[in-house]
Formats: sequence, structure tokens, C-alpha cells
Amino acid sequence: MIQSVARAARILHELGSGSPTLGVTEIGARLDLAKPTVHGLLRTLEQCGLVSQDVATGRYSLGPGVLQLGNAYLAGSELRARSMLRAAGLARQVNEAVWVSVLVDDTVMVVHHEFRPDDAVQILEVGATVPWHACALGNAIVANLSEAEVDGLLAHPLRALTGRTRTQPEAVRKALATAQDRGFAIENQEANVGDGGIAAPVYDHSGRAVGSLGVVGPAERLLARQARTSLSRAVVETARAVSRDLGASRAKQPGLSHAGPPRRAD
Amino acid sequence: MIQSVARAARILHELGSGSPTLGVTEIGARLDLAKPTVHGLLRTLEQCGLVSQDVATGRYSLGPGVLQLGNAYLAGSELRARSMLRAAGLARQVNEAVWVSVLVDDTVMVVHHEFRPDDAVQILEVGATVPWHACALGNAIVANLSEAEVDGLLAHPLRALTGRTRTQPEAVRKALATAQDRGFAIENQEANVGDGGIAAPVYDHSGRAVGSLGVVGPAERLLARQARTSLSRAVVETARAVSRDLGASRAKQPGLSHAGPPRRAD
DNA sequence: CGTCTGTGTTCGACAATGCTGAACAATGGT
DNA sequence: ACCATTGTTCAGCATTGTCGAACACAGACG
Repeated sequence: MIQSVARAARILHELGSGSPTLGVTEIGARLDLAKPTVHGLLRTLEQCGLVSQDVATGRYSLGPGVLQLGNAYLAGSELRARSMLRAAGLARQVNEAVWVSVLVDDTVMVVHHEFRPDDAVQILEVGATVPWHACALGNAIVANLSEAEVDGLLAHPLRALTGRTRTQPEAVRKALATAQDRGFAIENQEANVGDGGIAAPVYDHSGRAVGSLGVVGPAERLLARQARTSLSRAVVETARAVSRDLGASRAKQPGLSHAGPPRRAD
Repeated sequence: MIQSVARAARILHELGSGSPTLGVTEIGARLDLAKPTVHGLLRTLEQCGLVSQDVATGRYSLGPGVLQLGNAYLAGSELRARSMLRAAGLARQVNEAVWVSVLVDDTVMVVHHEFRPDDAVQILEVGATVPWHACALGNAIVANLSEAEVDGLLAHPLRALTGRTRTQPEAVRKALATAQDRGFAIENQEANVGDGGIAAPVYDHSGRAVGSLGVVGPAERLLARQARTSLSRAVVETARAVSRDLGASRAKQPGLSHAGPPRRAD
């Protein structure tokens, strides 16, 4: 663990979350570092294009280089590449917006966003993040993690985004169990009021759940009784297809690859 | 200049350009570093989520963290925030796709992409990069830089993307001069065959050209004689409006802030 | 089936490296 | 005009990262 690099990364993270512009002193206070230390790190990061300094105020913010890197990540993401075609097909089939996501720390990040064919104007949500416990995409992934990893995630308190967000570890565990049983997860206005989602996990060649894929949209439309069954079937089928493209064998798909007694999938 | 951080940044850059997945030995060879050095840096970057290692092959690639950072950059970009509304208005007015861009090193990076209202399916180009000399967006910005900065950019050889790309420094200088005279730049199939663009610079409160804004699309449609004049006027007006929103006074807009005798804009 | 080159990884020692303290210049507010 | 605060610079000390050689493991080949 190289500390100067780790500190630089923490600075980037700090610049990325919360205030979009920070001063040297402010960063030093937040990370408990001396002013000159932060200064040196910032200067280096600036020369690499990862941060930029406002010449007028002297404050620092993220630089354009990080966007280039983010784009390169998307371009190189195998999950994204393999799921784009099938996500487009799913969106056309069910006429809903489709998201493909990855779990990073305790949040789910959207790596691909296929628009709902009918809607003219929608905002692109690639790069957006949602707490894992408040969305179907997150539950679909976490339901396939090992007990230890789930425990680790549930150790932190669960933030409530809406009145319907599950914040009790027990309630979340129950949701994970049913998601694991059914093979897909359902979310009903737990992240945004009015919005819901249905998502299924995507496995790679080793059987690990590397991400998830699902539909998002108005809860009344997606979660109506008859829509729900056809949607969930289509979502699961698409996720299976992507998993197959990633090299997952059919046998590995139920997520039995991790230590600990797995819940039975069917 | 902290070398370990600089090296980490070079690693990220290397992972971002070219092969999406690299091995320790390969990185070491490219950056002329010892294997253990690269390994330590990669481990640290991995723990920060900026790179991730494929457990099967052991090779490394960019991690999801960089996408989060890239998104945070977009969220915090003042140019982007201030230009979104006006870009949408321009797109509606002229019925063309609108790009907002920033100059980073010797390439132009798209920080906002407003779709052409009529087209149903288009791909989002945010984060895409184009060499500055091969697009109107780049010429619009560079035309407002100081002589020294232009010289620096022209020192490197200019890559040809199409048969129409200007690669002779003299030709580019001439294009910059006319762009400066008119207040906007025109590109005709210099980056992609069939595509053209019209762009104007955006200034901040200090009078510096912090980016540019323009329309892109099929060259025959955009650059037809009658379309060209109305488009260029609309683009320039929108760019002026954004500049005003960023705090640029009218007097500063012609780009008089830099050394050297500026050409009159009107 | 053994060998062998290649990979990513670990260990330890040297010294180069980056960190911290205090002092400086410049800005903005009062 | 003062003061407080900012970002920045400069030194010396010791921590810290670097490098060479050796390790475990994989796949390729004879």
C-alpha cells in the first residue's frame, strides 16, 4: 500500500463526492494531512490532468483527465460490451428503459443505459450510483455474494432514500433471500418515489455475479401484476444470455461458487 | 512532482489508451519501471477502486472508480452546467446535435451532447475526444490561445484522420486566423468523412476561452450555403450567452485578454 | 509427463523519496 | 489599514518507496 498514491486517490474521491471545488486547507482538514503534503499531491495530479486549479480562486476541482479515464473504462468494460446488444433487444421487446450495473463498494453504478424506445427525451444515467440496498440492480448482485460479504455490507447503517427504503438488516436479508429464490429482484420506490425496477444478476465465466441488468421506470407500470411476470421473465432471460456470452456455463449460474452454505436457487 | 503519484497516473493513462487490459510486465516495459514497482502501484490503485484485476488472468484494467470520478467531473463542471439549457435551446432551434467541449492537452473532449431533436437513435458522445486541429470545436478554442500556446500545439505533428484533415501548420494557422476573424470555426469532414461542424468559443469571467460549443452533423446539411449562415449566427449567439452566464463581460469576449495584437472580431 | 519460459507475486536492504514543521506572499474581509 | 486566511515555498529528518533477486504458479512445448 503506497501511501502517497492512496492519499492522492483519497483526494480525488473527496473532490468527486460533495463539493465540486475544494481548497488545500479544506482537503487537509478532511483527510487529516498537512497543508504542504496536500499541495504537493495536488500539483502532481494537476500536471497529470486529473485535477485542475481555478486560477482565480486557487481552489481545486477534478480535471478533464478523469472523464477520459471514465470513458476508457466504459470502452474496455467487457460486461458493458457484451450486454449492449442484448440490452437494446430487451428495451425494444418490453418497451422500457434498461440499465446494466456493477457493484462498487456499497453502491451500484450504471455502466450502460438503454433508453425506453417510446420516450423522446430522457437523461443518460451512465455513471450514476445508487445505494445497493435501495435498488433491484443492487439486490440482484448482493444476493449472490458470500455470507461474509453480505455481512460486511450490512455492517454499515442503511440510508433511507424514500419512505419505502428498507433500512432494517433483517428486512434486507429477507429481500435478498427471495431475490435469490426467484432469480431476480424487485424494487418498489425504494430509491426514488414513483420509480421501480426489476433486475437479474449477470455471471462471468467463474460463476461470480459481476453485475446485474434490469428494467427501470414508473412503479405502477412496471410492477402491475401482469406486467411484472412478463418483465421479470424477459429480464432473467436477457441476463442469462449475457452471462452465457461472458462464458458462464449453465451449471454455474445459480451462484454456488462461493464459500458458505448457499441458499437453494430452485 | 511526486513521482509515485505521477507514475500511478501514467499507469492509469496507459490502461486507458490502447489495450483495455495490461499485465504487470507489459506496463513495466512501457513505462520503463521495475516489475515490483508497478505491482505496488497497481495494488494500491486497486484498493482504491481505480483499477481492477481479473482474478483469472491476473491482468489489470481500469476500475469502476474512474467512471465515478468522471461523472463527478461532469456534475461539477461549471461550463457544462451553464451550457446545458442553452445547448438544448440551440438544438431545438436549429434541429441539429449540439456539442460542448473543453480542450485537454491536444485533444478536444465532449462534456455535453445535446441530441438532434428529430433523430430517434443516436449514440451519446460525452467523453469522446477529437484532435483539436481536426474539428471546429478545437479550432474555436485554439484560435483564442496565445501565440506561444499555439506554437506549442503545432510543434507536434498533426495526425490526418481523413483525406481532408489539415496537417500543414501553415494551413491550420490560416484556419485559426479566419476562425478568429469570424468569431466561429468551420470544419468540413476533417475528423470523420461525411461529418462537419460549426463552433464558437466560450469565455469565462477572466476572458479566457474555457471551451467551445457548436453543432455537428452531416456536412452537406450543415455546410450548405444558406444553412451555414443561419447556423453560425445561432451558434455564436448561444456561445455568447453561455459566456455571459459564466461571467464574461461583453468587452472581454473578443479574446483580448492575451498577449499579442488581437485581430478585431467585428 | 517433465521441462521450461512466461506470468504475477513476495522479500529484504539501500537510499532516495516524500513528509512535516515553520516561514512567505497574496488575497479578501472588516 | 489592518488582520485573518488562503495557497505556496523551503529546509531537514526519517519514513517510504524503489529495485534486484528469488518464489509459486500457469500454460506451451517437446
